[in-house]
Amino acid sequence: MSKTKNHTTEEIILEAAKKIFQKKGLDGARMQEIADKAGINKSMLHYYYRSKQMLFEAVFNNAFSLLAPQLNTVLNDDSSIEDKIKNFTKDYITFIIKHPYLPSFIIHELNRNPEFINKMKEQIGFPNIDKFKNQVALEVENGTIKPIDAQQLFINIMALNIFPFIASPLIQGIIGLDKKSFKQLIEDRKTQVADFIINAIKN
Amino acid sequence: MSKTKNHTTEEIILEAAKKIFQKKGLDGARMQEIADKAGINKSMLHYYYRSKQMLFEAVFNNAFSLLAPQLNTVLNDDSSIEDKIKNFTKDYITFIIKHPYLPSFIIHELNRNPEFINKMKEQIGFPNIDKFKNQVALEVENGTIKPIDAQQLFINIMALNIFPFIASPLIQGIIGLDKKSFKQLIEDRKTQVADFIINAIKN
DNA sequence: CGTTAGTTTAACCATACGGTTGACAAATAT
DNA sequence: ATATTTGTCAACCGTATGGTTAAACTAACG
Repeated sequence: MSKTKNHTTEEIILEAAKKIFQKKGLDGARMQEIADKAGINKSMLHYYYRSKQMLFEAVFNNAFSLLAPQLNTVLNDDSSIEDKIKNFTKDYITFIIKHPYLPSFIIHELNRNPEFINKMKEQIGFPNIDKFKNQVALEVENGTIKPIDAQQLFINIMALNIFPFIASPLIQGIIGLDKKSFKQLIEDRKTQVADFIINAIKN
Repeated sequence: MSKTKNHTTEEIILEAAKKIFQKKGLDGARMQEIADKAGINKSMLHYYYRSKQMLFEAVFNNAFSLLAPQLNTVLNDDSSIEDKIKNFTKDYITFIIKHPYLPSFIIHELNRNPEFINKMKEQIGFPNIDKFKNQVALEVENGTIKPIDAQQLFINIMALNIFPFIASPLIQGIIGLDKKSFKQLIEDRKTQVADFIINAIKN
């Protein structure tokens, strides 16, 4: 926060905290563990971030600001609904493969602390559904897609894309797949999910 | 486990533990808090369940044995795919309204402890996808539904039904709904989700 | 080369937490 | 009636945990 290069330590801490918090959650994470992962003394965590809660919030904001733009491609982009669905599905899955703990982290912590979302709303870039609502209404009117509520459609798009990552242990257990086959299944979804949604709504 | 009426205390503890664990997770829950909610001394928890871990596992098994039969209606029922989807969607949403913390609880703890699923697999009634696979293959062959992989279809059904409950704070934040409107939105899904899926796969 | 401001560490501290113990009451068996 | 087992509690224990402190180190600058 102060001068020139706050790189190094402060960022190393954030990076280590990200890994630990996203894997173990606020409650499961230990300050000592974060310090160890960062290869520094525990006092440094407090020196740069004051408290566990504040360090956590830094991580959470950081994570949310990665996720939000992804959702905004569905909500605010200028392409047609069909293109949006195709692009989002492909991009989001690619994105999440790089950040596997991110969605379950955000969703779990939001469940434990629902008022968090209010703080997020203030920030610029927070996903807003208004434009998408208009677009759906328009495309329903001119007959490109079947009548559907924009909110429900948005939930469905999120659900089909995000859920498999959040529930992967459960899914792998039930379907009986090893890591590799599951990875392939997810890879297939890059196109399958889009087709599924488009079949569901196209006229 | 021992004699006749192990009601009262042992069950009171389980009930209290359920509430606390499902709301706060294994890491976030405190033994004292569970004891307080049960209105008894903390020693009783250890007297009946030995350790926090074991009490937690009792709660987890209990929760999972509620969820499993729900999933089995999709997998093992004798009705057509279309009927299964309609029934599951309606029943599952009704079910979850009664147990709102259940899906996020199971999914979060399974993420923190993926090997848990292996213990679950041993238990009778653990969901198995084999029958469903055959059924989908058959209905694809005779042309009732479009070609689709049974695994992907199963994931999609779960995703569309379960996700809205897991991610409800996020969804409510983005869509900008109060509790009441969100409840209505969920109510609408009892039929909308089934229609959506059937549109997507029906020939 | 001494001063100063920022950075890092080891040693501490207070408390919270899971778990144990021993005394005692209530129920059950003899 | 009395011994024995089972259930319940208050007090206690050892350790883990988030957080603090004071001293040492480093680098910039006069």
